[in-house]
Amino acid sequence: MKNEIAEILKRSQLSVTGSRTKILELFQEANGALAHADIEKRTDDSYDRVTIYRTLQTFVEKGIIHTIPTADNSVRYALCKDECSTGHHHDNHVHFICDDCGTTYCLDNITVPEITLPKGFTQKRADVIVSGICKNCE
Amino acid sequence: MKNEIAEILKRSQLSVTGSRTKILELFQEANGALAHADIEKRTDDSYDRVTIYRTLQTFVEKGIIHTIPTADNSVRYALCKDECSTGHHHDNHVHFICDDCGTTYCLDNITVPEITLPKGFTQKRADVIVSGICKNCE
DNA sequence: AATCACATGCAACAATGTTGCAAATAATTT
DNA sequence: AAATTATTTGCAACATTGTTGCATGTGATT
Ligand SMILES: [Mn+2]
Ligand SMILES: [Mn+2]
Ligand SMILES: [Zn+2]
Ligand SMILES: [Zn+2]
Repeated sequence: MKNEIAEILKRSQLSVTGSRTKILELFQEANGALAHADIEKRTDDSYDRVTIYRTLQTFVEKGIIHTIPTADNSVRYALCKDECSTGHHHDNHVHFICDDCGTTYCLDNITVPEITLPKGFTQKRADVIVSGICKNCE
Repeated sequence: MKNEIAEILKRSQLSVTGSRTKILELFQEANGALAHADIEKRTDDSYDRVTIYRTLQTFVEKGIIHTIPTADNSVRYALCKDECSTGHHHDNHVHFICDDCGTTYCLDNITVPEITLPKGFTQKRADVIVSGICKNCE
């Protein structure tokens, strides 16, 4: 919904612009995570590379999307489901990356387990990335 | 030990060369993981950028080092402790990255927990990356 | 010592990401 | 509704990171 997207942007004190609306739309209709390159393709080069970089950065800062580390170190992004806000992310769910089709899933129902760290170490964030074959590729 | 390093290389059916020996040495004396840039610095530009890339690739393939995904998506490498071999890694331990000093630790004693995946998903690999403050920076 | 297989360095390129700045657009005020 | 202000965008230029082909050099094998 167009209005819903505008709401999200306003809530984060961002002005409602064409590129931001379009990119948020893409995330909402995507079933998995998106990389910078995916967005470039799906926007048909309507927006400058730099604008996409800056939009993604802004969205991460504002808690609208979160980054997903990957084994091959390519940056991916997905919508935050919980109530994330500026500087405070709460996306403590497991991520799954399919070795076959490359789709990155947010397994929102599977929370990352507690890890007991050695003495002297303090945890701030924890990421769990599982890779293998997804339900569509088996 | 120089001889030990030569042994590792021969066991992996790699010829013993200057760059490989030096880079393996660096990993052995490093307490944490190393990025490509770290190696470039510590070799004082004695070897070509490309050689370092190819050496790291080869070491990963042969099961001498393993990659570590990071939240900021910069590639890091660390020595494999277990008996990893060509195409078969068994480094199922947790990794810790210090937000302050940037050191990446292999927490060899902490194994990654079992994750129960949704129906249809098959696990091949799992990475756990914890970040926060390390024992030296607290 | 000669041969062979492999590793290296160089050059050239591709991909990815960053920065400064002027022009364009959105939000706010009058 | 028009003017003002604040923010966003596109462009150019640059930096960093990673890849490939090929000639040369070095290590391993005979
Ligand atoms: Mn997610
Ligand atoms: Mn490790
Ligand atoms: Zn798949
Ligand atoms: Zn530290």
